[in-house]
Amino acid sequence: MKRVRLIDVAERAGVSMKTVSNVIHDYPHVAPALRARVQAAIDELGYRPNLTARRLATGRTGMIALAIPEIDHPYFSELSRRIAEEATGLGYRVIFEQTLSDASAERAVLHDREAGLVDGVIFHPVQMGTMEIARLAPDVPLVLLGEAAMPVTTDHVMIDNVAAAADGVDLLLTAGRRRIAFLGTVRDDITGSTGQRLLGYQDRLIAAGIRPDPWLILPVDGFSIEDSRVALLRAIDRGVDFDAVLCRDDKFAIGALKALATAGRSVPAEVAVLGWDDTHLASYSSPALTSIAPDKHALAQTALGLLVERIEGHKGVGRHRIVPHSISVRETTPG
Amino acid sequence: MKRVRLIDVAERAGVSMKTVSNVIHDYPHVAPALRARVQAAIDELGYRPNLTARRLATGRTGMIALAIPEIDHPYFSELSRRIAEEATGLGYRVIFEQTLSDASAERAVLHDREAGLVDGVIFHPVQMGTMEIARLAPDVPLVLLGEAAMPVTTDHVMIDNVAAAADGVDLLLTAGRRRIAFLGTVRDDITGSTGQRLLGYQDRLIAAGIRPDPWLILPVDGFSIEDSRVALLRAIDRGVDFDAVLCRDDKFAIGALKALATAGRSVPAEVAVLGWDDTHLASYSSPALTSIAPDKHALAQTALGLLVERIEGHKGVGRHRIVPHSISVRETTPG
DNA sequence: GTGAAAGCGCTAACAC
DNA sequence: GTGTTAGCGCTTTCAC
Repeated sequence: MKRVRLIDVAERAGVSMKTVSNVIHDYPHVAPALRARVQAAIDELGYRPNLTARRLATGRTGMIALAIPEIDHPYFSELSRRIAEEATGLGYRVIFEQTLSDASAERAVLHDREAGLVDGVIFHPVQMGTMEIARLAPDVPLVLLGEAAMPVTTDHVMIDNVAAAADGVDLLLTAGRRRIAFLGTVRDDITGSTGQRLLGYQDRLIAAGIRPDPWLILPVDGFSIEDSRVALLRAIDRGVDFDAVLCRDDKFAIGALKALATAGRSVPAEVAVLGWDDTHLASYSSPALTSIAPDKHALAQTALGLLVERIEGHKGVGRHRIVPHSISVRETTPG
Repeated sequence: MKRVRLIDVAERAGVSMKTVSNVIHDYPHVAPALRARVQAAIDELGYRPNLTARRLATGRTGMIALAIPEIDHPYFSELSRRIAEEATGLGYRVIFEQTLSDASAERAVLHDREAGLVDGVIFHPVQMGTMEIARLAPDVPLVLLGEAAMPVTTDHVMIDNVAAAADGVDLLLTAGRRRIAFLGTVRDDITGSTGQRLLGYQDRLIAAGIRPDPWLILPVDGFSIEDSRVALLRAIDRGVDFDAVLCRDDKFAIGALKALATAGRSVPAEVAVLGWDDTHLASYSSPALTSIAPDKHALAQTALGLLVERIEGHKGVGRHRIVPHSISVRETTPG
């Protein structure tokens, strides 16, 4: 059974393609009787416009690509949801590109993968840096997320990681904690967001008159919960003395919670724990995690807003937007 | 700056479009010198084929739609990742359609949303039932996931929920538990997977000579962790006596864990807890959750396999596939 | 207000 | 081996 085409409807209704097209697009100046006749033909034939053909003709695909490291990472899945909802509201659909933090997959995103397929792309790079992205700048509108790369030429949205980390430290300081550990320097990841967070952490400590203790900066050998659990356990075994731990993300915080439970340290009485990203994990854990919360909604909205402006023809240098953050206080920090 | 087209490359290289096309598609019979010349032109001009145009010409979009209730639900995000990876391996890209369990959004999936846009769709319905889907059967290849609907006419993949629930009960029985509660009958959701799971639960109990106690079937007023926490707490307050709880999904199990912690019941010593879906939540919780594990990889692979067969022209009645399940034993069930 | 026809950029017969 | 050309299905001037 062949798909029914616009012309089939036109023949059935005894009109031209243009008229059918007018009806489909609710073009106002169509005689009511004609409109009804055409609509009847559409219904009888079960006609559905071929979106691919429409695209070729209009040059607008109505799709955007969202390229993120992993769909099933809580932060990215939550952000994706926001972006998908926002995109739907703006009349776009989103196609997912999972890079798995692989350099060549990331390059492919900017290279040929999306040619003529999408109107624009929102990309959260991990491997690719500022320089490389600037060089490969694609022919299609692009908005960058995250801290890994921020070429001046490209639109970019993020939270102020330095300030957010400082706010986290503040919260802990206010609660009377003085020996605040930072859990989460993964080797080779200092350039990205972790570096920014570490910076904010150190700044605020110094501002409070506390000299950052290098022993309190705890490296982790990977990105998993288990890695973070082991890292904190090892620190405890080494006798590192701390009364709070600011974690690079919620996963690390969950690992920290596990380690503290094993070590018999009570949370938050003996040790306060602060997560980052405010993912579902934070509310699901027990005790529920206090977490630094990027405004994901604002992130999605801002990114899409910039992208749509580009799609609609905005030219000019990259715009760099900072969206708000807050702290979702739950049970792992003292009341 | 206008996009460069195939014909631009052809002119630059002084050949016909066909030759350029041959080079792009690695058609073997092209004189090496010519090939080099064309390739040079492609590189110089930075030519990228317009995928939309290619689609119109070939009739193949190379995309599939994945329609699920929520991208950021752990089960669906993990399944999505598997499906996205599998699809990539097969040369398809995936576009996401989030239904939010909304009936009209679900109908739209089968209706006009995907016309000519994708080669096929994988759809996990929640609201739409067997009859309605059978009636709206779309013009595009379709594979259904989940238990909400399974029209004979449509391909369908799921796990054997009845058997999986029975296996879960078995595990608990073997551990010596006799008063096993079932947490998770949400009102109006009896028709879906919860109903199947409840069935398997009751069957196995009866087979073991235990009469299912209606008091042990605990209703929950929603789908959130908080709902499940409250539900279990309420049961405890009512004095319901149980030594194990089989939960409808991991989220409910997390809620149960919170309730048990509040009530001071130790897990698994006093109460064993069994989750369902084996999502990341299960390994992230403390204690780590034992969970019934659908083989998500097999689910993704099977669904995509069936879909691709349909796309490639397979006709005939719906095929209904059961994929394996297992139980990931962690800390919430006795050793 | 409605119709005819020229594209959109690429593919694939079919010639040469 | 390489070039010509007729579509793919829709949109959109531009006449009528």
